[in-house]
Amino acid sequence: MPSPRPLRADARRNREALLAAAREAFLADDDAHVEEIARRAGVAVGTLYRHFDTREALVAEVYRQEVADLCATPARLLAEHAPDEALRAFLLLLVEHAAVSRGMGEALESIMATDSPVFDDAREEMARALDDLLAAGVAAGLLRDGVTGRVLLRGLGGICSMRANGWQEDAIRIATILHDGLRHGAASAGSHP
Amino acid sequence: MPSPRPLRADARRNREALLAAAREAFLADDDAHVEEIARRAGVAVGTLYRHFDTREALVAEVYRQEVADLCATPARLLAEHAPDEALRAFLLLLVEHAAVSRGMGEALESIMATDSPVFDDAREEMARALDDLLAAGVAAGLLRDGVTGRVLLRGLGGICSMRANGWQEDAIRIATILHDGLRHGAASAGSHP
DNA sequence: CACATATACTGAACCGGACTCACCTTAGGG
DNA sequence: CCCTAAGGTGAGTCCGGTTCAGTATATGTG
Repeated sequence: MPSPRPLRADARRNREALLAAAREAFLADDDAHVEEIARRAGVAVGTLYRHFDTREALVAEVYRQEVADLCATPARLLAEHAPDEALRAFLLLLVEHAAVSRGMGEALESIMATDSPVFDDAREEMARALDDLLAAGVAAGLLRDGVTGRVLLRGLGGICSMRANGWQEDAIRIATILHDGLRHGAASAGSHP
Repeated sequence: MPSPRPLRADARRNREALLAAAREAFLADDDAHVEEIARRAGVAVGTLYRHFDTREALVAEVYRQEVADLCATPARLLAEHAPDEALRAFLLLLVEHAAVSRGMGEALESIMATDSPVFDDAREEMARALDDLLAAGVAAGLLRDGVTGRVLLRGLGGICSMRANGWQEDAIRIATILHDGLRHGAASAGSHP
């Protein structure tokens, strides 16, 4: 039941306008108030709320595609690199994406460090992608065992939520440390917790 | 000029009451609204704001002592353990403290992952403490070089800001990974970035 | 084409929570 | 005692997200 009724023409138009306005507002990280987004879309707040249950839902929707792409990346990286290199690349990719816009950072943080049900799907998909990455690394004896995608997801949450002054540089450094930590104690070296 | 004028008796009493009420409210993590704290202290909001510029300042003050103790810990740990063990212990200690109360988590996060000027002192003190810890580890060839206290501070911010469901267990795991990451690539093993 | 009505839009109002300020109270020195 | 500056009060403001009664219109139908 994906289409109980196919959306009236004006409704579809407004929905698009809202998503576009939101995307734009989230990129230019002028504070993106709900009112402001509605105004930019040439629409009243009420309309925004007809289409999206909550501000958070709007964020989720705006970044849905991008997040989906992100979730598909590990598989692609695994096809081309050793699992540990794939992991490193993925971590840096996340930092980069978080840097692109405040909105994307918000989205990633909500996926990673909260329980907000709006992001349940994204969270699960992301955890699965990470699990694959980790499993491949473990199988190859390159990464330690016993770390779930969920744990790693939450570890990354910290990185994505950073907004302080020189955060990006620091985030990269931290991603590196996490990466090294996961390699440390790989099967070839022994030492399970 | 620490005491331009020594605070009137009732003022001092109220200040104490506010700190006590705040401490209590932050521990029982019932949402600790400013109004609620004032009420518990038997005082009006205005009075709260006479003593503390902002809610954040109140948080900072409540945890000032605790944070100071925390900042003193690395030195103590270094006196008793090898630097890498000291680091591990400190990371776990932080998780533990963040777990004690939402307020302490808030405080730690503000110290670590924001630029809020209210926490400038704490931040600097904490960074210095971490620098000592790191320097000792580097000198002993147990920890990698090139990581500043500030970077580590921010990495920990992620841990402290986690509030999702099974966060504590995950936080411990992540702390472990960070710890291993810092050991990996120590001087004895080479590999500077 | 008229019109019925489900669907959609509007925006003023509401709500929660941090913060302010014009006015009142009182501690405590002289 | 009493004067007055330090201190306290709490209704009110501000800010953002969210709601809902009232109004407009797209579209299927006769």
